[in-house]
Amino acid sequence: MPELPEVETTRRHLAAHLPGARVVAVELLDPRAVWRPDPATFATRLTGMDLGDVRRRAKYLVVDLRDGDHLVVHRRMTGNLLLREPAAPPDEHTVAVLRLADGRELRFCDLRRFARMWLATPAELAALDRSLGPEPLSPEFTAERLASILANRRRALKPLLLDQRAIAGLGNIYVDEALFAAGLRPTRGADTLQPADVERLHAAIRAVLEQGIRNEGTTFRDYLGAIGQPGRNQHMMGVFKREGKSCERCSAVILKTRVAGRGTHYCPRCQR
DNA sequence: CAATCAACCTGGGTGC
DNA sequence: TGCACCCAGGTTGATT
Repeated sequence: MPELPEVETTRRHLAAHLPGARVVAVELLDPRAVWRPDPATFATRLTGMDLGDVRRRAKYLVVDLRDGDHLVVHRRMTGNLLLREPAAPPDEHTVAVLRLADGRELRFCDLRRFARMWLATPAELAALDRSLGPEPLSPEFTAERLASILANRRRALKPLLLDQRAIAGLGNIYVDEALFAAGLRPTRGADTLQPADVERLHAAIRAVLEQGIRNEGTTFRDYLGAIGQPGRNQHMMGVFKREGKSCERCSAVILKTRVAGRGTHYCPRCQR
């Protein structure tokens, strides 16, 4: 689920309501939700901790801690972070709970149990940052930068755009949508794009991500924002999950294939 | 360097 | 109804 727009939607809510809160208890209903250190140490170190700014890098959510370290969360496929008021009814698939001093709870819920949270030192966070490509909504992500990422790569566009080392934050939904918006076939070799193609792809990547944020994310099944709200972006899809339906732009039938092991949707007429 | 696949998990949908 | 099977928004590591 959570690609850049979904993590950013959650971040914005948490950034407005979490800083200054103090953790008074950590409940690990499923200890697999903690990557490192070990679950018991994780709980001990977070208990009594004051929470600071909430930031995002790619699909990672980062909560700064008073002691200078960071709580990092990656939600993988179905993870959600819910900030609940005191005495709120239970949430399904809760794997961990941070109980806050004012009675609120930050709940980590995850149907498939792939999601992880962990503690990171500033050096570890810096290493994570270095392992990731540019933020597609940052000023440094220019069309020229995208051109250099695509240059001399014989890889198909789809797996390249999904590669977090190349560009960070895109996932299966937004890659399919960006390629549709740019009129480019997912199997097109990255090094075959003309300058005008690169310009269109650059604009399309930013546009689909910004639209996703505006609509508070895409919810097909499991994604929920920090107060449990589903997104609205699923109604804006050009191709994703629209196989068999007609293209809004040219009326051709949308196809679904498999590219790089991922379900891939595209319009055979307007994507070349 | 690139492509493929298995693994990690649970649950929903489909076809028999 | 039951059951086998396929699929799913992500990432990592082994293999070819």
